[in-house]
Amino acid sequence: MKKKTSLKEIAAHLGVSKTLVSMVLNGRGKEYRIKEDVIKKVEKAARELNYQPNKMAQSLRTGKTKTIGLIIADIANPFFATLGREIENEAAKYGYSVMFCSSDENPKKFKQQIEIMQRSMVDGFILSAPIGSEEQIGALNSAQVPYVLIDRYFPNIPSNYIVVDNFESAYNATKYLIQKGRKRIANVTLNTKLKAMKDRTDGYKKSLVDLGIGADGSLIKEVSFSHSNQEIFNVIRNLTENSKTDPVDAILFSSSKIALMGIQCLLKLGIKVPEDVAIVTFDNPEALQICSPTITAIAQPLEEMGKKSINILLNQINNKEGYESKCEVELKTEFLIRNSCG
Amino acid sequence: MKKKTSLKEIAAHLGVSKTLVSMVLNGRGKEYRIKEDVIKKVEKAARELNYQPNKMAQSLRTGKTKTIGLIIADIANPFFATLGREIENEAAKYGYSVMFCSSDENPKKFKQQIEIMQRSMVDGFILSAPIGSEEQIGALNSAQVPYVLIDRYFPNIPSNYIVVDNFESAYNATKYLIQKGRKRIANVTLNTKLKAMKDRTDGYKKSLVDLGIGADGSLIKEVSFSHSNQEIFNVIRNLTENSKTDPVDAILFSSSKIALMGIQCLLKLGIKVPEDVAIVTFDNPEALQICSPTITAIAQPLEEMGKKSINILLNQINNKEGYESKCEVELKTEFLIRNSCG
DNA sequence: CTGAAAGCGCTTACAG
DNA sequence: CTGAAAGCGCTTACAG
Repeated sequence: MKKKTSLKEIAAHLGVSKTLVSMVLNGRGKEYRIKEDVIKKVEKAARELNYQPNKMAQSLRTGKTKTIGLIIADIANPFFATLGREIENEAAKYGYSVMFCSSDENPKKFKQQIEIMQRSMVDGFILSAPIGSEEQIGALNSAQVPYVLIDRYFPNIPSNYIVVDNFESAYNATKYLIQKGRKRIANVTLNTKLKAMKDRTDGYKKSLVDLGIGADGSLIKEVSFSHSNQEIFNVIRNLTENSKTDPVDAILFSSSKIALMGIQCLLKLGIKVPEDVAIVTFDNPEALQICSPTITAIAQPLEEMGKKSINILLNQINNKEGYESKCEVELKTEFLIRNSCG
Repeated sequence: MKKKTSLKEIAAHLGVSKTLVSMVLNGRGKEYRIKEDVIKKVEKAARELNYQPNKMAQSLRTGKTKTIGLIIADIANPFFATLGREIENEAAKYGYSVMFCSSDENPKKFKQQIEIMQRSMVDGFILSAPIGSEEQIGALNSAQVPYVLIDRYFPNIPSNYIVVDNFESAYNATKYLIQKGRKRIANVTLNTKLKAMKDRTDGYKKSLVDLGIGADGSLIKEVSFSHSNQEIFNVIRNLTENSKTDPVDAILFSSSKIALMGIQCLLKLGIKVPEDVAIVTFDNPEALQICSPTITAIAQPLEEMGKKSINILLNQINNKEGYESKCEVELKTEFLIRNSCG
């Protein structure tokens, strides 16, 4: 790579000091009452030499990198990819760039990624923190590193966070299924202690109880995070084979990644949606609109989540809020009724 | 944010020089024949003080950031998201982090993003370059910045690039449709001069001619990059309404984003796949496997593309290859036969 | 075997 | 109105 032109070079070129050049190129020429023609001269030279300030040097000096670190479970997952895009857009508005890492819900990897990004001196983090990373998040607190949690949080650790009303959303979705006349409603979820997932299942259970149907533990199925097609297939078959004697007539999926695989399984098994089984899922990837039938979904407000997370983070970075007061944001989801529930 | 411990601090703490600490923490203690017990002592202190080297300072000194810049059209697009994940994984193996930007195929935005990343001193780029960015890519050449193009390239600009055999893939897909007995085969593509897209349409045309059906320009439909649902709907309706007199019995989509919307339109219009219209599309998002019928697809080798791009880029960065010899890689796609062609 | 010093490219008090 | 100097936190010749 060729060397880039530096402040020193353009100063030498013009016969003025680096100080002066730095001041005018930072737009503070007026403030320092540099002569108008000198300002012009410097700006012209910078343009001609295609001067690009070296951010490493700036950061080292100022302590700010204008970079934020985004760690999510998997950037290939449409939920996180779309959220990532919203975060990128909002960050760009304020001149921030974003580095990303996929932690695969692995707390060891997550910890390493935080450390790498800290060495890179990111100004703050947006984190989708996996189970097992509690200690790491606590460490961020003690070090007073600006961060905001997204999609999930730890009730025991004071944090800025942005989540959706998982309990309510699941509650209402289940209620909707019941009102559609469904009685044997299953919940397929991840075998994780993530509060978000637990809340969804709790909302589902509460709804069944409140509406007089009663929760049946055998209808709650957990699959592992790195679920295989086979694992999901077994779960779906199990639920629907039972159904010969005791029909499962609806499934609430707690994650669209599982739902997408589940729908494939239903197809393979020749089970009809919504005639045999009604379906509702969390998340709203595009795929849900092209199945037949289209799938009713609980959509998260990704744009709002992206914007809010950046705004809260930048407030922290710029220290407008103290480190004591935490922003705890719970957003509403949108229930998109399509054709999978009759 | 609290201040982190620096080399100086741990040197002072131990009563040795920064030089020494730097050497042992870079694992070069032996090389400099530092006494074993001193090495131990330094390492212990670093651990206890949770020392994290400041990358800004390292980079400023060494001129390397161990960061690469990834600019693609849109990280929310599953094709790029999955590719991004592969790139992230491969980069991590070599200790590189990745910054990403979505250019939306906008050359102005693309240029700005390159400049921002250059200021951040990324060691190199992986770029999905939009039409109109030729000059920018040329500038990278003259500045001898390491980069590799991905998904598309400019025939007139010598570059490292990784693409797939778009012409062949479209040729064979079209041939497949013809062999399935289809005669009126449409191609829905993007209205862009991107070589990748042109090649796909050219392969489609050549196939029709070679197999004696002949290409019919009126069956090639272009939609804008920022296509609306309405625009695609009109295109699909147009193709299928014509079909009453002169039936379109197959569609080759040049991009899965369009295909996904197109499939929704076919559904709305009550057109049966594959009875009325057979479908093949480029790209292979998960969604294609959950429609009924499942959609036959031309899958790109994303993992290989990710790995190769990093490997070529790192070779450039480490100067193993001169800047003169370019790596021009064309990978094969995989034709995944599913149920959308009868 | 270890340390003092220079320098990467900036910004920012401080001085005049 | 402008400049000389210090310093951000490292690494790396150089010296002994």
